[in-house]
Amino acid sequence: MMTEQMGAVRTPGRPRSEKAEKAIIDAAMDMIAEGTGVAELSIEAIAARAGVGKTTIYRRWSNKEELVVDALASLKAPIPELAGTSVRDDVILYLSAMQLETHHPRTRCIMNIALSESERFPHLAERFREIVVRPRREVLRSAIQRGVDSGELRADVDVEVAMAALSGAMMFFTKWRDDDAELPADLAERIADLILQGLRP
Amino acid sequence: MMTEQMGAVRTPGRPRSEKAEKAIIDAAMDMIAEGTGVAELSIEAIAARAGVGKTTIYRRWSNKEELVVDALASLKAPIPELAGTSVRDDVILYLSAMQLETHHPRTRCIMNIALSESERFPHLAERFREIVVRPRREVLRSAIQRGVDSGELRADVDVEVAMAALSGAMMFFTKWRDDDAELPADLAERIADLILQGLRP
DNA sequence: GAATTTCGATACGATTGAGTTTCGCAACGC
DNA sequence: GCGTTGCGAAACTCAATCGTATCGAAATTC
Repeated sequence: MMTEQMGAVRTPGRPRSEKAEKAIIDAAMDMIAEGTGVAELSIEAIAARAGVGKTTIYRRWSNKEELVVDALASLKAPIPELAGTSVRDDVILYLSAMQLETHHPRTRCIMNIALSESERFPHLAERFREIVVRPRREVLRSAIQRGVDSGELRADVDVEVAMAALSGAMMFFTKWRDDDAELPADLAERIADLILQGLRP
Repeated sequence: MMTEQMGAVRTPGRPRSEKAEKAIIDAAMDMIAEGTGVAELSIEAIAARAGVGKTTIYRRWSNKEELVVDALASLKAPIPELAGTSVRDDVILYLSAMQLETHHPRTRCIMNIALSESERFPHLAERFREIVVRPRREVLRSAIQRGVDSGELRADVDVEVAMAALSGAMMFFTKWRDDDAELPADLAERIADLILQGLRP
């Protein structure tokens, strides 16, 4: 979006600073990661934190939402590679990665935004789903599908519901708990075993 | 909190208007239900909408968070009574009620707040969990426990994880979908059947 | 009826942030 | 070197909202 077209005509004048752009996006992401909601996020604060002038921001984005959308696009959270040796191993790896991510402040807080502010900032939520949710979901879906194909799971398994149960259970524990108790160390295994139990032939 | 002590001395002067108090709380809840976040919620807007003066608000609550906490306390969402005839029936009834609630704007938006702004407004989230989450959770837990006791479910069922899988799966569908597709009409049944399958003896 | 308190309304100063403009300097093509 | 564009910094106007104060009217106790 902000990247220069390769074959474009070189415009005269000083080129835009890549560094400034990166600093702006980083500052915005950091503030979100610290718990600042999109609504409280002020351009002035972002500029101050990034060490740039407000002009430099307004020259690139016409409003806050566009900036945050671009910031989201810079999120390149690693997606776990699932080995495919067994459905159980894959699912456990997937759930563990999911659990780990909730400790990462950026991912966690941005997940909050996607969850809660999706009605107020629909573009933003859509972008987040596209970048973060969908690819992960595909990884999990294909792991389950492999199990169905290999006969490790029953052929009539309701894949969509199984995915929801697995991911939802982990989300429930990491985001919806009413106490601050430590999560059990083998949480991923327990979730996987409980749900997969019903899916085997 | 705001209610008069029964045996208290009658103070002289004009008594506080119950109607105004209700109007204020209603206005706040409505705005939240419309998608206004706690941060954007302004006392002035609440006063205007409730048709009261700002003084009337400040006389009762010293800040926004206290107001919203009290507003939450007024949430008396009905908790489904589970008949106890079978675990499957109970779980389906519970999940259906959960699904229904996400269509209710108040419940849905307040759930958003509890989910997302819990780090910024911890009191508020705690209150929400106390009023909404915990009672429901107990209802579901006892339904599952009944199943374990009656032998309908295995004795070694991991009740906490089972609850998370059931609630989490429904939450996943109602709040985390990446498309606007209609939810299947028999969603509650499908979730219940998939998960309970693994829990039977 | 007098004292007291709340009511809604309005005005007030202070603060915050948006978005624009101006400034002097830096970086680039020609 | 010259024109052009981007840079950070600062000043500016404009609007929203905060929390407080003040007003006359209304409601209630004594």
